[in-house]
Amino acid sequence: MALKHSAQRDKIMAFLMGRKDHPTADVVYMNVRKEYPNISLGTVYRNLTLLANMGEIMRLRVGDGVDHFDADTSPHYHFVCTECGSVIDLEMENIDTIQDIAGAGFDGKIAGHVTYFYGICGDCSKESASGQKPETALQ
Amino acid sequence: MALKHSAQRDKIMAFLMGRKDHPTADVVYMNVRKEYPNISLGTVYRNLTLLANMGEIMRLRVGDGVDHFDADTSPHYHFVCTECGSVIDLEMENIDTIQDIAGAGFDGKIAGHVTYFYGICGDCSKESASGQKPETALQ
DNA sequence: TTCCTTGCAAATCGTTTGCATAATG
DNA sequence: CATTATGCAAACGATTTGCAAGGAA
Repeated sequence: MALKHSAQRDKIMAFLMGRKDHPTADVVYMNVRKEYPNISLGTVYRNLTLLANMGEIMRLRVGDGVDHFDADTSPHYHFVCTECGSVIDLEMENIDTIQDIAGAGFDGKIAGHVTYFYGICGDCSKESASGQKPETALQ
Repeated sequence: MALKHSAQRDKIMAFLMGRKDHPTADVVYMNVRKEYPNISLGTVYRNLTLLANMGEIMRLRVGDGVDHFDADTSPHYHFVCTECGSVIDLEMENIDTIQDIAGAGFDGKIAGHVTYFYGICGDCSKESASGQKPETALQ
C-alpha cells in the first residue's frame, strides 16, 4: 500500500509534464525508452494507471479506442480533431452550469461530467484548403 | 454497397428499440440469441457497426471500456452511474451553447461535442442509504 | 528484511476479420 | 445470378496480470 520511489515512474511523469499534447501509453513507452531502454510496456501501463488513480494525471478517453494521458489535472476541456486525431487543450470559460441543467428533474446526484469537442483543428483546416487528405483517426 | 434485408439485423434493431437502457454488444447477443439461437457474436457486432454508421443507432462510449448502443438517435444526453454502471437518458434543456463557448478563441472549427454526466443514480442513492454495497462499473 | 516495483511473457477482453456457405434481390 | 449477410473461428490491438527477480525504505 505504501508507495515506494521508482525511477521509471519519475521518468514517465516527467515526460508527461513536458508535453502539451496528450500521449498514449505507447508514445510514453517509446519516448521513455530512449532514456530508459529496459523499461517495459507493462511498467508504463502500471504507472500510468497508478498515477491516474492517485489523481496525479488524467486518463482521457476521446473515442479513438486508445487512452490518452494528461499531466495537467486542472479543470479544462479538450478538442479532438476528427481529421488528424490530435487532442488539443481548450481555453474556455467555465461551463459547470451544464451540471445544474442536467440535474434539474433528475432524481440521482450528478457529481461530474466529461465533455469532448470534435471538429477540424486549425492545421487541418489549412491543409484541406490546400487539397491534402490526411486520414481520420476516430473510429 | 446495396443493403440487403436480413432477419438478424431486424431482430437486433427491434431488441434495441425495445430497451430504454443502453445495452452492450454482448447483451444484445445474449438476448437476440433467445429468439435466434444460431446468431453469432460477429454478426451482432457487424450489424451494430453497420447501423451506427448508417445513423440508425448511436454508439455510446461512456468510459467503462465497453461500447453501449442506443436506438434513440434524437439528440439527448446520458448519465452514467459510477456505482452500478447503468446508463440513463437525461431530459434536459439544450446546451449547444457550450460549443460557442468552446469555439471562442479557438482557431479550429468545432462541429460537435460529446458529454456524459456522472454521479450516483436514484436507485443507488437509496441503496447506499440502506447500507448496501454494489460494485463500481467504471474503470 | 519487508514488500513495493520491475521486466518479461502470457493472458484477457472487446472487437474485427477471413473464409466458405447461406440468403436476398 | 450477382452480391450481401452469416456463422465460425482465428486474428487483433490495447491493456492487464502472474511470477520470479530487483530495488527502496
